[in-house]
Order: sequence, then structure tokens, then C-alpha cells
Amino acid sequence: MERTFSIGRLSTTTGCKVETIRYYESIGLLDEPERSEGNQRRYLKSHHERLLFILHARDLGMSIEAIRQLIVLSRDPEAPCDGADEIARQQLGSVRDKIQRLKLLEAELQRVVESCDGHRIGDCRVIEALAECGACHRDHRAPR
Amino acid sequence: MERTFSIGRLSTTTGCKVETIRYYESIGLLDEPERSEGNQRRYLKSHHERLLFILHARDLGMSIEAIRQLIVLSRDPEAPCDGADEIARQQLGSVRDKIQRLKLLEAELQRVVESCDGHRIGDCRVIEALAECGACHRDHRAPR
DNA sequence: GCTAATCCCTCTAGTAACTATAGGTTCAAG
DNA sequence: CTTGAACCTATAGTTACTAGAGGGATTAGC
Repeated sequence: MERTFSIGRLSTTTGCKVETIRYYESIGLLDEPERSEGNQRRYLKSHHERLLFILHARDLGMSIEAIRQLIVLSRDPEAPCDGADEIARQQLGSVRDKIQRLKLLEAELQRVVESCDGHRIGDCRVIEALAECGACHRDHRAPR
Repeated sequence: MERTFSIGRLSTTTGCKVETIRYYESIGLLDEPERSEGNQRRYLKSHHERLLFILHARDLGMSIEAIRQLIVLSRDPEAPCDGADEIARQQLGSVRDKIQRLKLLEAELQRVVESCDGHRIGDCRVIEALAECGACHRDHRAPR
């Protein structure tokens, strides 16, 4: 019989909170483990591995749904690999996209921060700068 | 009397959904407008300006709480401007931080995507690559 | 073998920042 | 004056967890 361990140990060995582990089980990402006589969860090494997979993917910004799809895909080694590859590529695209948008924000915030040189709100342009459109691409115009 | 306009018009002139406008009112970011005889909201230009301010700040990644603080600050033009400046600076710091972290992710995802050259899941390394630690700084180790 | 401390259980509700739905009322154009 | 779009409130759902209450289980030390 393979050695088992408690939810607390799974937590400390993965850096994932106990509540989060139970949450992942409740939404079907982690298989339900066996239970002790007293109804406590007893995990196997396979659970540890699966949880690390989930945590890494989350760290990389993947949604729970994307991870769920990867898990489904991985169950069938004969399936074409395009699906898994595609999910990772999409994620890469969205990360690059976020970087681009954040860089625009950075420049804009820089402008906002630099616009302050007074010492009273009345003289400070931070709030004014935020009220202006600046680099904003929002579709708005005067009401009428 | 200043001209007033409906919530629908405020929505189309700002690009903010009707529900979101009502939501901002409910949490106290937008002042409650007057109502028509039939209880419908009637906005003034000042509401339009305030909403744009909120939307720009949100676009720049500020939390509702930060925006609320800016609004409170702006009500007193004699207040020292450090508060407003500080909020914008914090935001700038957190944006720079996010960019840094996303760049790390980008490199890691690039690695994951490049690791696929098979055509069956069994040969594809995308899933394996995600199961490995790679650049992860998570505090985990084998369970015992 | 017993007891205290620690761990674990379920269930419910809360978080941010909206979004959506249901069921009903008002407004404005023709 | 009718009709259809726009509006109203209230409630519940979304994502990905986190926190709390009120209990039972396990384990380390004596």
C-alpha cells in the first residue's frame, strides 16, 4: 500500500492553503482522495503531483477552465496535442497583450505622477490628470 | 436649470454600462442624482465628469478604494496633495511590478510552448513542462 | 491509557468589481 | 393614445478563492 498523507501535509508540501485544496476538490480539479476511518482526507503522491501542476498553471496565469481542459486532454495520450499547445499559446498571447497594455499605463501614470508639484490639492494636477482623457481609448463624448 | 439626461445617455456618452453606473452609485462613488416624476435618474454634467474620472482611474488599474480616497481628497482643495500623489505613485509601482512579473511568465510560457513538437499528447511536453517547477518560486517539496 | 493541543470536518457567507435576470413601471415617438 | 424601448428594484451569479462557526479526529506527551 502506498503511503498516504493528510491535507495539512499536502498543504505544507505544496504551499497551497488547506481551504484552497478543498476548493479544488469541490470544483473537480483534484480527485477525491480516500478517507481515514474518521473521515479525514488521505492523499497519495499522485494528488501531490496533480496539485503542483494546477499551482504552476495558475502561477502562469491560466484560468481554472483552461487547466480543466488540460487535465481532460492529458487523460488521453493518443489525442492530438494541438489542444494543449493551443491553450499554452493563447496564454502566451494574453500575457504579451497584458504587458503591452501595462506599458501604456506605466507611461500614463508617470505623466500623472509628474504633474504634481504643488503642495495643496488645489494646485495638484494628479486628480485633474486623471479626469482628462490622456491616452485613453474609451468611447466617450460630451452628453449631447 | 441645467439640462439633465437619463442613465442610458450617461451610459452611451461614457462607454460605461447602465448596471455599472447604478453599481457605482450603490457603493457611493457616484452621487445620487435627482429623479424624474416617474422615479428615473436625471444626471447633470457633473455626474458625467465624475464618472469619466472613475473610469479613467479604473482603466489605470486603480481599485475602487483608491478612487474613493481620491474623491474624498479632492473635496478639500486646501488639503496637502501628498495623499493624491502617493496613491498615484503606489499605482505606478504596482504596475511596474506587474510588468516585471509578466515578463518572467512570458519567458516561461515561451519555454512551455516551444517544448511541443510531437503530435500526440503522449509526446507533447506542454503538460509535462507545466508539471515541472521551471522558474517557479513556490515553496514545495516531496511529501515526506 | 488518558488528556490536551492540534488538526480536520462540513457548511455558510464574504471578498472585488461587476454582470445578469426577473418582474414590473415610465417615457417618448408616431 | 398606443406601443416598444428604456427604466426601475431586488436578487443572484460570476471568478477564485478566503474566513468563520461549531463541531469531531488524531497524535504527542506524560
